[in-house]
Amino acid sequence: MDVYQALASPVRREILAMLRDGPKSAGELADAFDLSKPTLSGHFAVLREAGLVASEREGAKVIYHLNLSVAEEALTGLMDVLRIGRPSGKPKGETP
Amino acid sequence: MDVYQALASPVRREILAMLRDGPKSAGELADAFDLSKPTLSGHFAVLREAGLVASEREGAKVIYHLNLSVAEEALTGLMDVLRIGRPSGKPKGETP
DNA sequence: TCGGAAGTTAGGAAATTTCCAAAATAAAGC
DNA sequence: GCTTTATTTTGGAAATTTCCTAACTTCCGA
Repeated sequence: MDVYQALASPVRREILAMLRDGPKSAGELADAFDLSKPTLSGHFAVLREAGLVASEREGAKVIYHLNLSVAEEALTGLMDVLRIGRPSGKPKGETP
Repeated sequence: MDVYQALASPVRREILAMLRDGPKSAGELADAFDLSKPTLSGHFAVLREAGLVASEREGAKVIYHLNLSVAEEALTGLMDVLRIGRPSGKPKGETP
């Protein structure tokens, strides 16, 4: 699943929004939704495949955290498509 | 179809990219893809429903053009989710 | 070592998306 | 009016997405 597809689901965008404030465990994230844990686990997998989040095992828990650089790249790609301003950050091989 | 879902398809993103350079007719756009015209017409409908493009009849042709303000709003929404910089433009009820 | 807590995997149903060919609509020109 | 050009609508097949329950794995503490 590519990054734009990953961003298309409201549930996954909400997960990302929750991770803005710092890493959270799978269960902590899952509790915020009215969906089963396997369903959420699936959404985590999509975000991980897209590179938008990374996970680490910490004891019995699995901690997810945002991967800002990939997220920023996706946004930059969309901005290029629409030719509107870039997010603050390094430009990428373009003559300004 | 919502705006993020509309942006999830590579075909539709390419259509938007083509429209950056100015309005184009349905046929002109369709010719750029290796897909049938009805398929492209479907993609146009999705983009129109999402508000990302608008269309006007001009004689026998239908001209599509980008709706930058809606596109910008979508981008801003994603930036809020990820808490990274905004595209240049008016802020939206936020204390800077 | 056994039991519980935290997550993921497996299997499958329902809904949505993506695409096409055929038919229908719209406008222009003869 | 009839034909041609431009585009959309219809109907349907194949693929993908979203969600669930049940079963499994992993880790920790008693």
